[in-house]
Amino acid sequence: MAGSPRDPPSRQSEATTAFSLMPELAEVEYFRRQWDCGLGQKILRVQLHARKRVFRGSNTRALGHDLTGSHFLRSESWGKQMLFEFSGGNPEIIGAREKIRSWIGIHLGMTGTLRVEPSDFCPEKHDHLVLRQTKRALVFRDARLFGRVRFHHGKSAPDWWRAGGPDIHSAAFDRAFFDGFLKRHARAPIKSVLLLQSGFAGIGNWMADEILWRAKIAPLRTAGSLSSTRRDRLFRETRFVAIESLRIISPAFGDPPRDWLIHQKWKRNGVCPRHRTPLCKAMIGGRTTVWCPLCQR
DNA sequence: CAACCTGTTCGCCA
DNA sequence: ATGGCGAACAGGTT
Repeated sequence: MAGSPRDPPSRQSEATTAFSLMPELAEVEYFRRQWDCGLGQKILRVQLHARKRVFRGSNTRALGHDLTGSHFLRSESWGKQMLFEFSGGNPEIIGAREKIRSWIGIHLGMTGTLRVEPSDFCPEKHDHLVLRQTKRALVFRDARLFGRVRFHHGKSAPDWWRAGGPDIHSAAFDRAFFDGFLKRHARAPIKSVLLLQSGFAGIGNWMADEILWRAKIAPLRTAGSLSSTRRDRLFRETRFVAIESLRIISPAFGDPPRDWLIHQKWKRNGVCPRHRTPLCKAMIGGRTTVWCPLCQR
């Protein structure tokens, strides 16, 4: 498991439990960068498992046709979404309109990964998309098929890109937006609201619990019940966890700091990192939620 | 071996 | 019309 070149680095908490990989904000950014070594290079061949669920709603024929012969130009991520841009591709299209581009959008779902393999790489069962270049293969793997690959061909980025809320680490994610979003979902548990990608782009299950623990807010409290003081804390800790995760995890899949809640979350008998109180566990918003009953109110 | 886990979408309901 | 919620999806892991 750990150490295989085709798996991302595995994390190991100080106990025996390795916690599973769930691509959230910083992990997505880490995976996006894995394909950077292929930037500027030509795509010689495209291999894909056209009937797999990850391609739902996408024209796989057009994807294969238009990416073949194109150059990988750039990529960006937004929340848990990634966008990869390629030059027009097939010669006849380039000749017609040189500004036409091809784009693929990738969402990693729960088990998706992006990685690079040598040029003699042979795709396995779960390697649903492989972009072959002269010196390497860019690979998308997803065992559970909750991920998604979208395709777009045109002069500008597709409509489905940037359809959601602002980046948490951007100026657009301000108190006015934050307060408005909480007000709009006033009757839902705050844990559920933190998982809504239209307001908290990139926040997933572990980040949401980490944020609530730091802000000392119980996950079942409704968004509308939070005082201005509590919203201050929540806003600040949301930004802190997002920015710190990006700083620590994205470059090399680093471990979050030892005193973060996530290290306790997957243990059978996890305790609050502040005062070692046993943590509570429950299903909130359809997700396993862990919190400290002492400091989170 | 069957239940479990998980992010997003979809349909239903208030 | 809008938002909250549970089911469905898939398959490796327990």
